[in-house]
Amino acid sequence: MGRILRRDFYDRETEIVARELLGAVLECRTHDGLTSGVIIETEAYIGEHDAACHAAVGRTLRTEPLYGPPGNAYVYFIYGMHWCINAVTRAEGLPSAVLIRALEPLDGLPLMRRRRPKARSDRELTNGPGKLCAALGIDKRMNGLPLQRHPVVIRAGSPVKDSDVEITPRIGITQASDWPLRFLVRGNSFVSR
DNA sequence: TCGAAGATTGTCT
DNA sequence: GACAATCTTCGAG
Repeated sequence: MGRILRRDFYDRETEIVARELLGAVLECRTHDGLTSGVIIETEAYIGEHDAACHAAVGRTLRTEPLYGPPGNAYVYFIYGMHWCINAVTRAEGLPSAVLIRALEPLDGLPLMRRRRPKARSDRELTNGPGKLCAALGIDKRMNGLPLQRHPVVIRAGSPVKDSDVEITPRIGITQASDWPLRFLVRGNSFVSR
């Protein structure tokens, strides 16, 4: 089992963190049990000048975690039914984060299948930001919590080679949608879309 | 107090 | 591929 990534891991350029989070393990422990998966797709959202970043509207109740210390979780509710989890990056005052878009399931598959009855294959368990939160049991309770202790932690995994990293524009957004800030593991079948 | 939009998903054609 | 579901958040009135 890999060691938990410390706060200074997140206190760097957001693109670097998004890149290096590939291959790391997201783990969630609730009263139902433990679930985890390897991070294979991320997106960087960088500061108030990034129109697609939630912080573009400034500091509000919702975006408050983005202004907190790096290494915390930012969990938000979208489209009236889905949760998405981000890892807050950079130093305090620079609101940026990395959205975790897809996982390759590792531990707790039976529990994930129970939480995602709509999934018709294990691939559909965690191949999207809303799906992986449902599979791991992540919701508002985890918003603003540090990622260095349970319920939610991120551990070091097997590093992904540069030649295996693919960079594309972010998807699912309408603002600044042409910036190449999406990072994914080439050839991994668990990526979203 | 009200209205509009949204970092998605699942279903139907 | 198109579109509905569903509700929180925020800014305007």
